[in-house]
Amino acid sequence: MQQNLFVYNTLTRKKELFKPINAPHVGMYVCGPTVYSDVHLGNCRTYISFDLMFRYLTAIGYKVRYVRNVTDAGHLEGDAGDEGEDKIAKKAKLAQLEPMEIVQKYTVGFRDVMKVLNNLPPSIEPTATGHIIEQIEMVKVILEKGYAYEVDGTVYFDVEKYNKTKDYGILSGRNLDDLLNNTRTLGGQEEKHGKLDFALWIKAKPEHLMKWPSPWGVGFPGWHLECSAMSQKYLGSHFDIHGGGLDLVPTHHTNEIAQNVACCGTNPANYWVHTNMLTVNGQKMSKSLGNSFLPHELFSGENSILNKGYTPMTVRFFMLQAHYRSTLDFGNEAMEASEKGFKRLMNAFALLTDGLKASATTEVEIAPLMERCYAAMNDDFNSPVLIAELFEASRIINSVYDGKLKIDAANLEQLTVLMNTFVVDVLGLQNEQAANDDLPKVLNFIVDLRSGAKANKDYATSDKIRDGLSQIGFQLKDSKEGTTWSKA
RNA sequence: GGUCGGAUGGCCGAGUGGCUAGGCAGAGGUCUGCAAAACCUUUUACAGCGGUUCGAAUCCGCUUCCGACCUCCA
Repeated sequence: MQQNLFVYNTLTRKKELFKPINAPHVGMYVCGPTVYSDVHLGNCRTYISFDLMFRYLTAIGYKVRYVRNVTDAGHLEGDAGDEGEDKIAKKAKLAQLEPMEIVQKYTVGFRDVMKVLNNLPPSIEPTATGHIIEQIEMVKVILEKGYAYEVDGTVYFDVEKYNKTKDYGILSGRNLDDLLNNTRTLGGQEEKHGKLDFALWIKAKPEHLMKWPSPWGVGFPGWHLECSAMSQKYLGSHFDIHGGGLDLVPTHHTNEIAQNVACCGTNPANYWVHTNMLTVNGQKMSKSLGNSFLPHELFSGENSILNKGYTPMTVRFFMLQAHYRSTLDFGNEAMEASEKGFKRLMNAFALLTDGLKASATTEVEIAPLMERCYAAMNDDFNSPVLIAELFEASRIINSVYDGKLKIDAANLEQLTVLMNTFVVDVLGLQNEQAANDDLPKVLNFIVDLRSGAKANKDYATSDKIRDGLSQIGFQLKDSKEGTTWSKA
């Protein structure tokens, strides 16, 4: 925990030294998915980015409570007025299913994808439907403090009143006049006092499936409310990090801050962290644009955009090769480059794990490399620079393995610590070898047969074995010490 | 239209006043029966035009192009 970590804060638009409110404890809240359809790859990028932060904070000694919600109610379809319809309820009607069936299906799907991408589970994963009471209580407080008003069973947040004493645009950097002048006029908003006002609680129509009783009648919570209520419940009214996708800044997080300030008098988080978008041909990947594709399509290659499938770890590595605040453009060429790079890194790691020979003397010092790895991550979680350093480590490992470089036991030990810390713990990368215990024995036997053929200069046979294994997906490497194999 | 952000070599992608980012691809070499892998060497760059500076990809201004948000979105 002796690291000086700098984090880019959207509030100040600067990198700031990270100082937890109550070290070594860190509270981190990340806006999770709305579970009304499959997560797409862009969503995955965001959660991989926050997983990286969670892992690094933990690796440098912090005790992190990582809260990531699942929004299973209240998320509006269409505009923010009462014309909107609950996304989950809408899908349920179409599919002739109970809303909670939809929620269950996509929650399970989301968790499965998170797991294959090797994202650690958050400490707490609260749901909106599980916190209706907390949300109603928050609406009551905001009403009491005078920042909200009720119209016919729906409660709205009064943005213009709030902005008289507070700064509504503190996060987005926009001032209220600009917002008022540039907001498009939408229908169905007659009952709102101001056009920026948003719903805290929404009156349910009779046919609405997901609804709860409240002091204002039967209804359901507004979209932004659950994050305010749940972050407060599990992290307190003032915690360290609040994160989400960059597209949440102007509306969701702006409203969230307003709700918390109105309710508790304080901006809930010291550091607001936002991840950038995944693009396809330069355009944001999104459900509404129709250019999104699903994780399993990427893994299997079953999408017209894709030349082939890529393993989950290749996808993770691809995303970590870009900084979280840059847009990342998806492409087949880039994916293939990452696939090969990832393999190179993991091959070196495997050589290290299998055991390298230590010498009495050393020609390399690992300590400076270790420092550079920490420095990269301390600079706002700069994983691409970290990965560049890990390729330097790989070069050292390969050279030692080839007998071209000497390393002593102390430095070898440090190199092992470095690779384990950064590849496994921080980046969350893991080998994807087929988990079949018999396979290595069979392969070793075949390799042995081939070595016999080679010794007899029966190259026709030895090449046939090598080419055959290559087609199945195993690569043979001949060297003076003998032949080794690896999964291609 | 308003607000904000971006433009880096064949591709992806770091960097931010002077020192090689890195990966993939390309070229040459070492090794090998031949390969592959690995190692060594190496080509291609900072959108355009001005300005500040001893020195700018990096700072400032303008131009062009692209994107995000303003409406549900990670």
